Amino acid sequence: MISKRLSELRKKKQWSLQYIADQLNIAKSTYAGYESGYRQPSLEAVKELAILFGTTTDYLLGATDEEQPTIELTNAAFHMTVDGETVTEDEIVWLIAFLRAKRDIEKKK
Amino acid sequence: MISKRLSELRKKKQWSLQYIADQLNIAKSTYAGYESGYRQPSLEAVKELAILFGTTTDYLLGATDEEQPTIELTNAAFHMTVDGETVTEDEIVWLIAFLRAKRDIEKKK
DNA sequence: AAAATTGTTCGCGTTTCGCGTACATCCATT
DNA sequence: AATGGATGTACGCGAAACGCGAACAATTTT
Repeated sequence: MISKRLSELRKKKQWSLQYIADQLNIAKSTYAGYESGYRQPSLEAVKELAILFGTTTDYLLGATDEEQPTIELTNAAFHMTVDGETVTEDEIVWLIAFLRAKRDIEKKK
Repeated sequence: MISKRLSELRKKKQWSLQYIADQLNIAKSTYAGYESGYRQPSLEAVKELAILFGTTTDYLLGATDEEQPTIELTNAAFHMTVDGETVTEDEIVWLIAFLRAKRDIEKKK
C-alpha cells in the first residue's frame, strides 16, 4: 500500500529517488526499497515522508483514500502557509476574489 | 512518541494490555513493548491501532501534535475547493503568484 | 558518443521484531 | 491474612527485516 502511494506521489512531483533520499538522509537504495515494497520505512520515515509530500500518514498507510480532506477555502478554518509565511484571513479573501474573477474570465472565452 | 500516545489512550479507555493484544492478534509482551518504547509496531499494526482507538495514524505517530495541520500551499498535494469547485493545480500556481505579487506590493508601502 | 543522472536489484552485516517465559504487583474473594 | 487470577514489566532467543554500498540497466543531458 505505502509503496504504491509513495511511487504515485513522487511521480506526480517529478522528484528523483536521490532527491527524496537526500531529504530524509537515507540511501537511495533504501528509499527505492520503500517504493518497490522490498522494505518498509520506519515510523519516523513515514512521518517525514508525509511532511515532504504534503500529505498525511493516514494516506501513506492507506488508512484513508484521501490525500487530504477536501477543504472549502471560503470556510477556511485551517492553517496555511506560502513561502513559509502564514496566509492571513485577509489574504484568503483576496485569493478567493482573484480566483472567482479569473474563473469568470475563463468562462467567457 | 507513539509509545506515549498508546499508553495515554489505553489508560483513558481503561483497557488491559491483554485486551489490545487479543484484538491485534499479537502477544501481550509484544504490545507491552510498544508502550514501553522497547519495540516499534509495524506499519500495519499502527493502522490497526488507530482504528481500534478511534483515532488517526497521524495522531499516534505524532505527526499532528499541533491542533491544526499547517499546509504549505507551494507544496500542496491536497484537495481544496472554492464555491464547491475543485481548485486545480494550475489555479494554485496562479494563486501563489498572485499572493507573492500582492505581498511584494504591501512591503513597499 | 560520452558522461551524467536515474532507477533496480542483491548480498552482507546489523538491528530489531515477536514470542515465550519468568516474575512482581494489584485486587477480589474467602 | 491467604489464595488465586488477572495485570504489568523485563529479558533471552531465533527469525525477520532493516539500511547500506555496489553493480548494473535505462534514461537523459551534454
